Amino acid sequence: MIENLNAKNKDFFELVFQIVKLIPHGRVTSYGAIANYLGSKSGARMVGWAMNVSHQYAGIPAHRVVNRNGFLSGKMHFPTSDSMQQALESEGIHIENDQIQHFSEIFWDPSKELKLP
DNA sequence: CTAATGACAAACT
DNA sequence: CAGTTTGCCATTA
Repeated sequence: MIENLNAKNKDFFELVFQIVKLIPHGRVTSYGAIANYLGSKSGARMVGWAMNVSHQYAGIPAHRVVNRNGFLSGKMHFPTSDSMQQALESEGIHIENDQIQHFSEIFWDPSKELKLP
């Protein structure tokens, strides 16, 4: 079903997807962190938009991507509201009131962890 | 082509 | 310090 996507957009998606796929088990990241790793050019909203289309791609752990507040802002876009939280808890991440606990501790910043030499 | 929207974030009041 | 406003960039109407 990938026909409306132009080459230029696909490149942006793959770049975001690669980062999301590289998120370690039990870790999470934010849209801004990914945008920052891309050079803060696209903007955090574009990362969220990439996640929106990620549903048509397999192997994209979009549940590991949340906003900077640690809230599961995108849970509503999952098949079920509990799908995202359940997936995160399955990795040992504690969630309460749709918010990730100890977000600062499990936060995975590609700009630092995945930092290029 | 202009206007509005969005799984966000930073700046301003 | 908390609430409000603007900026980002692409898609949709």
